[in-house]
Amino acid sequence: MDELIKKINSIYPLKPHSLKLLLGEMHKIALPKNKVLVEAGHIGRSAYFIQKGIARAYCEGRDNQITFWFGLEGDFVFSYNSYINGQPGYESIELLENSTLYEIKDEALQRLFLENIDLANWGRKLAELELIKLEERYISRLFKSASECYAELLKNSPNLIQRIQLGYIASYLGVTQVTLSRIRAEIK
Amino acid sequence: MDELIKKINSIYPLKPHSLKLLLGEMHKIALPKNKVLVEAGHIGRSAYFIQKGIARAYCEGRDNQITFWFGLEGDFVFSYNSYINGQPGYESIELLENSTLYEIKDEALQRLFLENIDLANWGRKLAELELIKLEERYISRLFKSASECYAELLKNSPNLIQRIQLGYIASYLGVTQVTLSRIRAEIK
DNA sequence: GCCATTTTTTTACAAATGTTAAAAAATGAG
DNA sequence: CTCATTTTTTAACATTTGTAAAAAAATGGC
Repeated sequence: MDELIKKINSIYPLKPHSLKLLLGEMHKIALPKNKVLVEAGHIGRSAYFIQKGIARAYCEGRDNQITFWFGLEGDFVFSYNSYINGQPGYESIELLENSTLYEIKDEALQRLFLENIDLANWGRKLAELELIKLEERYISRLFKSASECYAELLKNSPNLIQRIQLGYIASYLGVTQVTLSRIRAEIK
Repeated sequence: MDELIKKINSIYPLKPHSLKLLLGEMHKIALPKNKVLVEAGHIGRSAYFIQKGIARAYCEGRDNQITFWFGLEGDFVFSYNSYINGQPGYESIELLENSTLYEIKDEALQRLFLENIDLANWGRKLAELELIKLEERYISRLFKSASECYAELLKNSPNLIQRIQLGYIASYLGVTQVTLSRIRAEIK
């Protein structure tokens, strides 16, 4: 609970009353490895906060899956397309470990945004911060080779590489698993 | 002015009073080709709406520039990093044509967000929609070859390719200009 | 601990992209 | 229109990455 509150306030500091409103809608749940939180083609009706565990978001290609996001402890999870447009998303999100999450129904969240200006600005800040993170990742990929991206990942999120199988990481980096193996062989 | 109002309301429909507050802070300006709206390393103090013209956002590499965004008529322009964190951004934004813009001071925008819940939700929606657009672009790049991305650009924004020099488009697609030339030669 | 299954690495060859340099085409100022 | 400059295309070769298949290593259930 403490981690959740700290995270919420780090996005945008909330007045105690607003924080209470938000926390009142968040419920702790435990879900097993491989559980699909959001399924492509369906509307995601909840957002989540990861207290313990890992999630990955991916899209189905013709003959492959492409992972484009990992969520770790302290991250929020939502199907952007569902969350934002209320439409079926193109991505699926699944848990890669047995996990503990806080869930909030999308409906409740949207209602809070319309009722409380403090929370509306919190929601704005949340989207803005996600936007920056994604933009940095996007630009980073334009500048750097797969090899440099891997080195960076190894430096910034070493536990991510230990906890997630390399096939997923390869597609996250935009290369095949064979190429990632070659990169790893070079570094050693 | 009409385009601006239409665009604003398409993001999130505002009450007349809120719309008036927002428009009251936006001022029409004409700026020449090559004008730098935002300079890397500086804090961007304004956001813009493009009524007529083109802008591009880019980062400086060691020995090259990488363009990662184009703005056309109807787009909003801001240095995310400045806009969101109030810190110097890593990107520059410049005009590629003589342009007509509406400018709003960042300071005014932030004040409106804190005062008016309608506008706070508008700002939230704006960030969310930008987030989705970027995510779609990000995923698209993971799935598609440079050749497919170019074909898509040609289909969705043909005037963009006519108005912008190919070197910028090549870096936007994440390839060298030589590769883009090869792609274009194949398609013909 | 053992075996079946999954994941990762390695290999050989094919395809795509980068690099450098030069030629061709387009643009813009006078 | 002409000339200098910029932009785009083409060429030859080097490097990187992909593909397919097999080997090696790791994992998980019993």
